[in-house]
Amino acid sequence: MSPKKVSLKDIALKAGVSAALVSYVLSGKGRENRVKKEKAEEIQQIAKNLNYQPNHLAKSLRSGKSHTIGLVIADISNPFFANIARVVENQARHHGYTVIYGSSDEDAAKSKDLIDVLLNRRVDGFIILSAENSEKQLYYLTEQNIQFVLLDRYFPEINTDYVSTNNCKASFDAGSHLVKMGYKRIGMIAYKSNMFHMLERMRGYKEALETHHLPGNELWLQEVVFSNAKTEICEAIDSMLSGSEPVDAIIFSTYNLAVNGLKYINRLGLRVPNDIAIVSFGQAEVFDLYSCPITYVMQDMENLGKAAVDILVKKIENPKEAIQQVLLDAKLIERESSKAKV
Amino acid sequence: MSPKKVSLKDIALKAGVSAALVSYVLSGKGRENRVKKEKAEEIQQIAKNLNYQPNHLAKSLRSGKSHTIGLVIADISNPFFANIARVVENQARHHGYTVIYGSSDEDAAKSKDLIDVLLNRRVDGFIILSAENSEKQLYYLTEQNIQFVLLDRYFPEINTDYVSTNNCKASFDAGSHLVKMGYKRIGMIAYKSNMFHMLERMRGYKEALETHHLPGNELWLQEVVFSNAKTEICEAIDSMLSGSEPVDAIIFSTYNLAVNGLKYINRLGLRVPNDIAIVSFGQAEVFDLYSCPITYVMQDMENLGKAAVDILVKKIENPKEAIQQVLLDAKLIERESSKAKV
DNA sequence: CCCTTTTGCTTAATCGTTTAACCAAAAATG
DNA sequence: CATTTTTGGTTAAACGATTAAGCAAAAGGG
Repeated sequence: MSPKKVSLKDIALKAGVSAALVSYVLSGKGRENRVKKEKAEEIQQIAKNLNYQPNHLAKSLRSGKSHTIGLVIADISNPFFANIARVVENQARHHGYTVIYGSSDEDAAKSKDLIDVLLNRRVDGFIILSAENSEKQLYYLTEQNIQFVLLDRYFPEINTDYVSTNNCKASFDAGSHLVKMGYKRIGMIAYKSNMFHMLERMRGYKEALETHHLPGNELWLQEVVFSNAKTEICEAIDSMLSGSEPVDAIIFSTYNLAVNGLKYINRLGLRVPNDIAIVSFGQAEVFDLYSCPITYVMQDMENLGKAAVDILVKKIENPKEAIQQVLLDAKLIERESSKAKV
Repeated sequence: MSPKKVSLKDIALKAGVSAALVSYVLSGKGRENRVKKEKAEEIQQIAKNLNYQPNHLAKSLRSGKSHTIGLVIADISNPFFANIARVVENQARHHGYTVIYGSSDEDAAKSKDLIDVLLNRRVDGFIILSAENSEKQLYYLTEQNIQFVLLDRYFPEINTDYVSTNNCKASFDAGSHLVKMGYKRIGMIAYKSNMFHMLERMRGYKEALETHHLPGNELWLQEVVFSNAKTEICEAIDSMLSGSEPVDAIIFSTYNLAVNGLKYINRLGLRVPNDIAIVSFGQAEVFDLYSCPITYVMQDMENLGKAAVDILVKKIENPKEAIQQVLLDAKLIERESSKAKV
């Protein structure tokens, strides 16, 4: 039914030459293979007329390189990740690579399946935004000598390429900013997780308090379970506000926590920043909807994505390339939600 | 360097049989090809031991089917589209298909490039969220006998498969709802576009006014240019509020318009819904951040994505399948921002 | 016992490219 | 003029899987 794609052979037939010659010409190797100029031009003309499109599958099969990158994303419905996906796809295209993606939905098992599928498709390498407890898959990839670059989330104990935000510093900056603005009882809501980026955010927060000689309080650092976040956030906020030392500022350590946390704060009728100051990790635009513009940690998505692709492509093209571990600084965008305490 | 993937031949060698036999066994065609049971089991065992992974490229080249879907998305950084992408990828995987995506960034030229790249990769078909003025590409695909399904946005003059929201009805419902709630001067902000989904949203709005015998006003329907939306939205809102008949309600016809519009409304110090009621197309969760929960048109992303994949896969597997044009109803989620006028 | 059928496999072509190796004819060299 | 070099190509194998066709040996039938 379909009109049969034109192949090298079709062009060869029409030009009265062998398929090999056509291949040489069209891959720009006419010169070094001593193809006559006129013949080369004729072949190129025919190729154009027939609208020849090389079959990438055949190319890949022959060359062992698919020029395809597998992108494993923890949760593409999270706008931060969606943006990363956009940047990655764009940058990959610049390098002549195509991206196959899949969402692991923060589930290690799903992530493994996904990686297997993509491996069968012979992707040349992976960019992985790891789900929790997915280290094993990385060891597997390493064993198999398959290139990958971790993006955003990484495991310090695995010595591999990664590109991430300096989360500790970002968190430290967020905390310090609040201190500078006069807040003294600063809390943080994080996910209960052993993922390094999350631990780093907590560490930065604690260090900020210590550095500025602020006494801590156990209740101020709340960890909620991902799968049950919506309800646990409310409880977390409740307990931060209870007791003799209620917080006067909260740092949300992810976009989702912020969205749900702010919803609850709305419901409680608290005013930001008068009743409580807010700083959040996450995505910018959305926070503009809040009655009071939210101070947030802006990650450099553009460069995170680009760096990951660049490193991966380099590694694919030369597997002996040295390991690169890149930490980009985030930028704190200061706005109304954390303005100087009165 | 890499440890050379195991192929059928490797298994054949180890089992002392021909590659063909291994192929028969592993593709479950042992029975009908009269392979001895013991031999079959032995081969399967060896395959497992060697951790054999079939080379999808070779399979595809041979069969002419890549089991890959090209997903062309107008703008993946828009959370609505990102979610669609998630659903599509998931559903495709269920059918044994993989998704290659690319963002066209609402640019017809980029979209064409993207389609070409994906065609070279021999995708079996496309799911396309069209950019404006990209009809030509669709004609091209039709000519080439390549299957595609339009998702979310479609062109009524092109007779092809599509899955979309009944935008006219959704818009009509939004308008009617505002009327019922006592609003009389209802405006809409839309993109200046000849995309059908946008025209439909405007049509639904107008019909709602007519049906309820409300006099219209030219100033109430504002169209802004996509590339210059941020500033034009402000002007649009200004002119809706100016004059002798300022609007008392606004329908935003997309997520982006709403985000930017609400920002401006905040800046103007207007209270929702007392000064102005709001209904928006777009994504749910985000609107919860607004001081007053926003009434919104909820599109059935899950079923939109699933239906598109199902139709496409069916078409790929049987190109003679009849054309399917699916319009799903949206649901109006009524909340504070449009509560009964006092 | 000879012929047919069944069993259990192998051979070889194919998908579309790439590329090393080869070859005949023309041109250059001594 | 005989030999070498250059020119302008062609052939064939390979990538890894599929599958129609073939083929020898064993089993069954009359």
